[in-house]
Amino acid sequence: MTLSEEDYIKTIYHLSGGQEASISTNAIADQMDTKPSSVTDMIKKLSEKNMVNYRKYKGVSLTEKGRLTALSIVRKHRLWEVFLVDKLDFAWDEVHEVAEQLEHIKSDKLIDKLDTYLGNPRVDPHGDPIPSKDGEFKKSVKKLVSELPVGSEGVCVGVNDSSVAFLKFLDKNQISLGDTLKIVEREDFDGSMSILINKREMRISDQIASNLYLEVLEKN
Amino acid sequence: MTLSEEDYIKTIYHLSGGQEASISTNAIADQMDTKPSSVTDMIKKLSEKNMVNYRKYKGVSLTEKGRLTALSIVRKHRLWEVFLVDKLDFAWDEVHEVAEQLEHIKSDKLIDKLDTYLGNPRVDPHGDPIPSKDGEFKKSVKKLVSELPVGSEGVCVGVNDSSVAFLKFLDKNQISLGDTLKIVEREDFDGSMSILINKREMRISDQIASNLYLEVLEKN
DNA sequence: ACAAATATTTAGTTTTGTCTAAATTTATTT
DNA sequence: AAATAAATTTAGACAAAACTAAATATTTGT
Ligand SMILES: [Mn+2]
Ligand SMILES: [Mn+2]
Ligand SMILES: [Mn+2]
Ligand SMILES: [Mn+2]
Repeated sequence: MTLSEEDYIKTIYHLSGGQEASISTNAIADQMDTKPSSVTDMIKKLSEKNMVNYRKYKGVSLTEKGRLTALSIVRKHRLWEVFLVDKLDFAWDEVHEVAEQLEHIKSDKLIDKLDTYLGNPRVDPHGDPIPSKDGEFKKSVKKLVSELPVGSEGVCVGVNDSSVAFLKFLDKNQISLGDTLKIVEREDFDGSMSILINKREMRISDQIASNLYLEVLEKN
Repeated sequence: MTLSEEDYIKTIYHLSGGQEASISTNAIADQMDTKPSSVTDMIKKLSEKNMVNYRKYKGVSLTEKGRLTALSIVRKHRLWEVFLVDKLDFAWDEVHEVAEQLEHIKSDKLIDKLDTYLGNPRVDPHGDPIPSKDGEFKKSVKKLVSELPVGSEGVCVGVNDSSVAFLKFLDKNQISLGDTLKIVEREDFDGSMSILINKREMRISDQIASNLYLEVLEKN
């Protein structure tokens, strides 16, 4: 697989959203900032290689082979993102570009060793799941902290209330997007809860909990 | 710079051996496993970009711009090699291929952070010097341990006597190629010396010292 | 000094991945 | 059910990086 082929496969995977959806030529072209005619050319090549199912004018979908290829690239991308944030101290929102390059490095041994070195992480710095070597992974969903049961663990990925007051509160309490949050206990009376944020324990009100989004793995 | 241009620049740099030498088309073609005609094509392009000085039939040499470009690639290559050995636990002789890929990743921030993370190493796992960000570095030389003054530090890179007996001795005493060795003290009487091998102290005879090669940085 | 050998460049193709413009198919309106 | 609009494919071209075969320059041996 060439670098360019890998990028197409990955784009088709992401546009499919986990489903076996049929993706249009124009959707791929838009996403990749290229022309529809270039997409058609590449699709034909990928079809030859049995990476996609293609019917003229009807769009493409990944074959099982294509899906596994996509997952291996996603796995590499997300492991490198973990490396950049955990080991090299990059901020969570500046790792994507570099990971786009690193994901194309070819060496199974490298990825195995990187995975081990990082402690076999299940999610990347954005809370997205990291597929296993054989292409298995749990989907992740974005939910308000207030909607999740005790014991849930995930990554802070957004806010509902983007008022200055709320953002200042988060800042003062050292809660940043990209932080890992675990729900330790909830008080039924007022909905307040005790949480672990980056391994530090603190207590938050229901009002906070219902304005903070967490990316968590779905349980099977 | 494309990946291919970078590989040519790097090859010309290595063939020049630090000198301002004129490198022949065929030498580059041999080294890169390509055809002389392909080399000529690429040389013309690099000459357009002021990376090399080129006179038809007379060979090429790097310009200052080309030399700095080469050094930045060499820096990346060697830093990644340190990462692979020190952090990911690769053996010193299995890192080159992967580093050949990693050296082309484009991100100044990445290399700065990697350098810091690795503790600003001066040499790679093969004892070769790592150029600084602005292209400065000490040359390294390969010498027998017995030829070096007390205080010298370097990487074990080869043996003079490759008899089974000597290799077995090294193995039994846990001395491997790639290990870091420092000369602590020498006994004038018999030439025996006390050394630090991977931070472990031991004593070796002159016979051992005169059969083990060390790669050390030249002092300025 | 000159012929033979070797090195290097030129000319013409090929493959990959992209593009524009034109043709064709599919979807949407009236 | 046309007519029109939008999406998609085809045809032809181009740039990058490689190749083969042929032409030209340089070096070497006598
Ligand atoms: Mn990313
Ligand atoms: Mn991510
Ligand atoms: Mn190397
Ligand atoms: Mn090296």
